[in-house]
Amino acid sequence: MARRPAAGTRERILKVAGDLFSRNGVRAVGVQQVIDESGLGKSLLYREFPSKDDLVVAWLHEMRSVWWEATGQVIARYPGDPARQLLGIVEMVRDEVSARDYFGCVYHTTSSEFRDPQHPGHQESVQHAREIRDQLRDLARAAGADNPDELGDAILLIIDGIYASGAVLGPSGPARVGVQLARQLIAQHCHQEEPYS
Amino acid sequence: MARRPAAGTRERILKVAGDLFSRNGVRAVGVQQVIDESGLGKSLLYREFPSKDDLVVAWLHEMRSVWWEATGQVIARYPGDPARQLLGIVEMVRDEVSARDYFGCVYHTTSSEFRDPQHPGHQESVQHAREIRDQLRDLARAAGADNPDELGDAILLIIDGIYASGAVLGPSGPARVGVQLARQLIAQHCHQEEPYS
DNA sequence: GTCTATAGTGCGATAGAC
DNA sequence: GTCTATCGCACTATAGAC
Repeated sequence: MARRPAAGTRERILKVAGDLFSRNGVRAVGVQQVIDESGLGKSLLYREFPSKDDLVVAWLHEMRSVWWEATGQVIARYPGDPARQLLGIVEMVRDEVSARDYFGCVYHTTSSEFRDPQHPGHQESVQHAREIRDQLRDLARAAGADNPDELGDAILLIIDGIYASGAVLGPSGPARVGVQLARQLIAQHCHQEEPYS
Repeated sequence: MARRPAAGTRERILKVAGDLFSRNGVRAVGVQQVIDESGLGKSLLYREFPSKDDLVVAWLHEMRSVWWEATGQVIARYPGDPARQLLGIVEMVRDEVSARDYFGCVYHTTSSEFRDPQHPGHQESVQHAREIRDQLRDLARAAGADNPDELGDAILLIIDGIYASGAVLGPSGPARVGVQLARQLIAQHCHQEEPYS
């Protein structure tokens, strides 16, 4: 009888590759390294992911769903309060950047590593950014902001700033003022007398 | 007697390499490509820059002096008005990101391409970021801000956001709200009744 | 395992200033 | 012609994709 494919092979590869990509950047990681650390054979990896690009795209796609999962939890924490949800997302980003295993926003770094707009890794990154932009604008609208597009974009600007600054100077750099900035902005745009503390 | 060394060789190499690095990222550019596009020989390049890392560091160093040059000009445009100088720097960044040849902040992208804190390209990037942070905090202090460190950091957060967001979604993305955000913040921290228009 | 690419080395050929 | 800066190419070693 033939041996059955082990379950979870794909997930295992993706986890190992994702950790390496996140930590070191995509171009700095060789396929051989993924093979070594996953303890699997080369043929198995190439059966699951025909090329390194496929591996990159699968990883980015997974990170994208992690974003929606995480922001979904934040949103659920403040039901019916989109202004607070908006702030909660910024707090979540601050916490990400403060974590020991933060090495830079995956979408910023990957789109900068692959600048060709046709590259699937680049497209995936831009698509993710567009979706987040819409998400924040929608929340700002739901929060009754005077100008929801302005507020949503300002929040995304702050988020991008926290990610970028945090990658270079760490969480105690300029990234630390992001949440306070967002709080003020939200209060101002949504006419809240007492901003969340 | 003998042939004279051609003048400006080093500058020529640096210009070609810098353009390629800026546009495509460092890891995506091979030394051979620099040689081809500069029209020089390999031996000459390796005489001026013993390794690719040396080339990268020289380029980053040059970009660093470009920052001080450019911000110096902005500051000179508003003598005795540090609050306006601060805003002018943000406007300058917005203009950089809006230029056709903007491909991402050199310090964000290079430090993410070389994450090893010991790597000279990484160190150069972090050093540059620290210096800018001090520069902005100093300006905020000179502008009489209530809390100059907070204001300086907030401005740097916005700058980093403009750079990062601009690289992914272009100047018409969230980057476009950066200047307005900075204007409000400066006015608020410096008790200006009428912010600069 | 195979094929390609890349960093870096070394040397003979050539081009140009005197 | 002499002398040298520089080119162009061949070469090694290593790493990477597949």
